Amino acid sequence: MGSTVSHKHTAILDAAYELFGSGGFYETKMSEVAEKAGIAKGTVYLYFKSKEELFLAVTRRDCEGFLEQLEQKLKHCSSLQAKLTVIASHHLLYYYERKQHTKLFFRAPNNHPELMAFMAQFMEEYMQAVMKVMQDSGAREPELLAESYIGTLDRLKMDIMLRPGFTEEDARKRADFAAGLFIHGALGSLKEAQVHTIPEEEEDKA
Amino acid sequence: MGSTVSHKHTAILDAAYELFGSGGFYETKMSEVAEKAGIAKGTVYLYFKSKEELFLAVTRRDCEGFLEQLEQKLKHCSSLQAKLTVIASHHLLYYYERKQHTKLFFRAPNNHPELMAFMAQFMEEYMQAVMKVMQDSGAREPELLAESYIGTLDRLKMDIMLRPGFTEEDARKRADFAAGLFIHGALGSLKEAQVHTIPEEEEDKA
Amino acid sequence: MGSTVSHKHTAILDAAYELFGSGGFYETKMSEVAEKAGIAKGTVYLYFKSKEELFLAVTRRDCEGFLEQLEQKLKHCSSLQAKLTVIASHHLLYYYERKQHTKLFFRAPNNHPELMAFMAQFMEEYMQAVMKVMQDSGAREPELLAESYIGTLDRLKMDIMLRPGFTEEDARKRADFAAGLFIHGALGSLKEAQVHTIPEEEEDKA
Amino acid sequence: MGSTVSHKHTAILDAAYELFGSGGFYETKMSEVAEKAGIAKGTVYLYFKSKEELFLAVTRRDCEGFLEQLEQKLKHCSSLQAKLTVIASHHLLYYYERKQHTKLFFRAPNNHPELMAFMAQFMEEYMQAVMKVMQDSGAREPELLAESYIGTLDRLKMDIMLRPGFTEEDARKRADFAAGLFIHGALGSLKEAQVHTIPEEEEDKA
DNA sequence: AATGAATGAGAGTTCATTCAT
DNA sequence: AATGAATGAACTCTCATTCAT
Repeated sequence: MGSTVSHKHTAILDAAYELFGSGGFYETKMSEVAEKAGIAKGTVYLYFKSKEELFLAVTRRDCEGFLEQLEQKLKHCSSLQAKLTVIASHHLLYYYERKQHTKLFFRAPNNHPELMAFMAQFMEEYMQAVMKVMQDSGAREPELLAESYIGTLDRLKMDIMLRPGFTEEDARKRADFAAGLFIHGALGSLKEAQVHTIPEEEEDKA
Repeated sequence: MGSTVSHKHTAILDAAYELFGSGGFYETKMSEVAEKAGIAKGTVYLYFKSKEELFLAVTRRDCEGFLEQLEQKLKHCSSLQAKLTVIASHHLLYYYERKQHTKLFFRAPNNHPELMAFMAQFMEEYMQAVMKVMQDSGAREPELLAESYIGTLDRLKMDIMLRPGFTEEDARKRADFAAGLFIHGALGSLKEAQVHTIPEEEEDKA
Repeated sequence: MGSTVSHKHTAILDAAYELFGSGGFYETKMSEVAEKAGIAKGTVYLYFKSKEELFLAVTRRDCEGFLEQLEQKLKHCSSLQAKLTVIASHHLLYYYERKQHTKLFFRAPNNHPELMAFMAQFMEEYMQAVMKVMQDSGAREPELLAESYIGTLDRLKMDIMLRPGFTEEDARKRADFAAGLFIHGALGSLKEAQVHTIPEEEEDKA
Repeated sequence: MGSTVSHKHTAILDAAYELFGSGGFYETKMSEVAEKAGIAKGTVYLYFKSKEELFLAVTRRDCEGFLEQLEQKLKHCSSLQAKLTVIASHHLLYYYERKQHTKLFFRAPNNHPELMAFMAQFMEEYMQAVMKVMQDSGAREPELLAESYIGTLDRLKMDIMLRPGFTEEDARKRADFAAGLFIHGALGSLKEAQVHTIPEEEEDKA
């Protein structure tokens, strides 16, 4: 019976995950969740008190492993380069693995305090983890660096959702790219001279 | 009379801007928009055909000057550093100037084709503008660089909305930071050795 | 000025006639009436107190001449045949002449007492006029005869509205047909035997 | 359960029948239908997709048996007189039996294609059935005859709805009257001479 | 535990009518 | 007299939630 409960619980979360993920909170109806989960409408309420609660549970489950897994992976590497690559890979591949489920990202309701608190806390913890990596390397502005890096990863992640033919290889390539860019800057892919000189004065440019 | 019409039109857009911006599309009621604009419910519909139309108009006005202004500013600088700083300042200050209006970013409906098309096109054009800057400097991966930079700026922008005491100076500082980080990488604020060596083996660390 | 007022008054009635006539009471908007009359929305209310009043006025004008003209025409004929033909022609041609204006017949609101009273009275008077013709000819059931005749004419009238190619000649033909049918019965167009006998050699059927 | 569903379905149809019938489509509110049916507003929409659908369903149920029953009854009689009496009785008694439900006739919306198509088809089929009776008797103008007869019956039917004390006997009497009038014409109740001669000693009138 | 019929508050929208100009 | 921007009551319909079975 416990397994039955658990099974339904999971089925609802899975269904909600897919629907909230692709349609957002407001576009998703509880009746659709029930239908996709293969149960009756009323049954959803035996497992989740309200639509908001369900959304929160879905979000929780989605974020749940994210930070622990990240911490685990970070333990095994020591150089900044390695750590940043681990963060980038984790961020991108985590969503790559869920891309069948989550085509569009969540659009959450604004008026559910518990949910907003959870999201804020999740972001805070993620930020702290990335900041710590920066701090360990002696960075002067660890917070801004962490924000910047997460921003870059979030944007690169978008392609996973928007481009149909996106492969795991593409995700890995982006992860490496992000880490490289972050450490070495655009200089890595540019000739140094071009950064500071004015194009008009250049003569070696094609 | 023209100014009267214009006045109401603007009042509605302003009210909607604030409410959609802070509450999102679904949390905002047309009656609230009317109330905040100081007019009757029905009047809103004299100026905007539907809630979706209003949302689109708000979004349009918000995006309107952004790209043209950016192009203008980019004309006046030639080095990559200067261009990236211009982009970052523009991105951050544009939202800084609007921060009274937009507390949270838009949460748009998923099912309004015209709106989605507009948003997609806006993003595309912004991307193209940033990509061109990268290409002009001979970058090998202009698209990924552009995405990364925009991602960084978007994330840094969040603080404008979330932190009450955020100042224009903070915005400028972040803009410079973003450009510097992007060009020189985290190396600019780190000791080179820390990037590639493994902490365990280090001994010069304090 | 009187002529100006009169002109607008008429223009509104004409516009309302056409719109109420083709779209019905509820499907017609006051703004449409104003637009078709070439005036502003508010102006309609200078001439007619409400939508119901306007509808009543339109109906009144439409019915107005009907009965007087009928009485006039009836004066000039004495035989029942002539009178019935006059009634039928009048009924059908009256609507034929207005067919450009009235594609569909009125769908009036049910809750306007004055309108309902007017309609009832009009019908009553029309009935009385037709009944009198029947009585004058010594009919035993003048009321039922009058009702029947008017019913026949109303139905035949429908074709005027529904058939695009309906001509005045068709209207006249139907008028003659109706009068003939009413007086002589279907016998006029049937072989007498067929009325009471069974078409195919029957004779024992009740 | 099937009977419960059926019960609500019927209750809604009954309520709508009465309200649409007496008030027309536009005067009737869905909330009134719900209230009269003894259920909640939302429940109506579990059984009927929209107000138009409900109206169509009411109309359909009202027309449903009409034609089949008529065909059945027509099979059992062979003379024109018998057939016409059957048609008239059917027409009048059908509405007599429903008179508790339908005080006034329907006023349908003009813009619901499915409804208009249904009504047109119903009328067409009824016309065909009556025309066939005329044709079988060798009538030269079966269509006009059919129209005329139906028009007569429709008008006589009105009394059922308008007169409170109308009895089934009255309906039967009118049915016989209509059939008789249709076959024999007004001659049946008039002295032949009165048809063509002037009641009061006239002879010179055309 | 599971159902799904029933609920009803609340949303977007329309449009007859008013009234300041 | 004429305007048309503004109003707001009133409508249809949705959907999260409940509860008798």
